[in-house]
Amino acid sequence: MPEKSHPAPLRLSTFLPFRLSVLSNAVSQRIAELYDREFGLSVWQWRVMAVTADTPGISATEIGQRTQMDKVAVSRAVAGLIEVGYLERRPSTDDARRSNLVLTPAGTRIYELIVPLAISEEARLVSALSDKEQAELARLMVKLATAASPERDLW
Amino acid sequence: MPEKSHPAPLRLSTFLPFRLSVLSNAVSQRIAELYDREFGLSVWQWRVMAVTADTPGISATEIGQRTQMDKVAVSRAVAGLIEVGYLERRPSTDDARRSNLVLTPAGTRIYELIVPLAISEEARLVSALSDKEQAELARLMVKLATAASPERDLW
DNA sequence: GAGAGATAGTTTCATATGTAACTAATTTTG
DNA sequence: CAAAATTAGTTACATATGAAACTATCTCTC
Repeated sequence: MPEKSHPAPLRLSTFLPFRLSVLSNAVSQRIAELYDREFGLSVWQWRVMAVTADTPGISATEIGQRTQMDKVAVSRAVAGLIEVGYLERRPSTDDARRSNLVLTPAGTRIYELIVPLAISEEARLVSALSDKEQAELARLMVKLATAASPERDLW
Repeated sequence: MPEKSHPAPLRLSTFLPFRLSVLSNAVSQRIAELYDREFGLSVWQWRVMAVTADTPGISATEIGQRTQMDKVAVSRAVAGLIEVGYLERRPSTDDARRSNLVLTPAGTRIYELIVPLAISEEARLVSALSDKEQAELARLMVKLATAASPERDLW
């Protein structure tokens, strides 16, 4: 008689997508405590501030490309940051549809408070790995990212 | 005169929490297409099915522990799966508060359709890495997970 | 064995998020 | 250069999510 079929077993705890998701959440949570609990910022607001600090005068669309956020998420994060006075919208002279976004002095202050905390928390995390391991992890992540999203560069 | 302070720069694209998040999303998306687009399941429903297939008669609380979902998310995923007829609730004889959850025959069929697809998609992804690299990645992820969540085992 | 807590799971409510539709400005095309 | 198609960004709506309150059951303590 035919045997009962034996599908390949799938153990969630060793399944890469699951492990990546759980790890990513655990890591993000650590960092989120710094900007969320202390300064009331969402992940998206934090990301918007980071790229705006890096590239003052950036447009919303460009923020979306650099942070992997869609335009609605960018729009909302920007609106929230303007509301609390951390971001300023300057109309672009050459294209009336877009604005040039910059951090306000208040936004810059907050940002400069968060950055060293975020960096040191990241350092604490990766200090579990040797320098060589850190480099290897980065390399493997790039390979995976390319396999997962061949159509576009993720970073 | 004092120089303008130079905070450590933070480039989002090299910041581990950001990179992990983007990578995790890209990977999850690939797999999600299999169960979401084809079968209308959410990530949580898929996770609940996976652990229930692995451990028939499991309780909602235990599902939460194994999948890192909170009890509300488990409750909702279970309710949805019961609604579409993939999961069955059996009252526990020794504790009237909990139920023993099992996949229905229909649920098992769907699950057994998804598993090989998920596994082969995962295989396709990690095939970008050599066996040695895969093992190394797993090792590094465990180290990071421990650093990020020392209080509890993530997997 | 009668509270006082603890636990399993659900419901409620407020907020977050994604999709699609929309407005306004710009670029392209014939 | 006028109409058509694109692009930047916002708004509206429907659904998803998280926190807290809630119900029912169980366990512990005296």
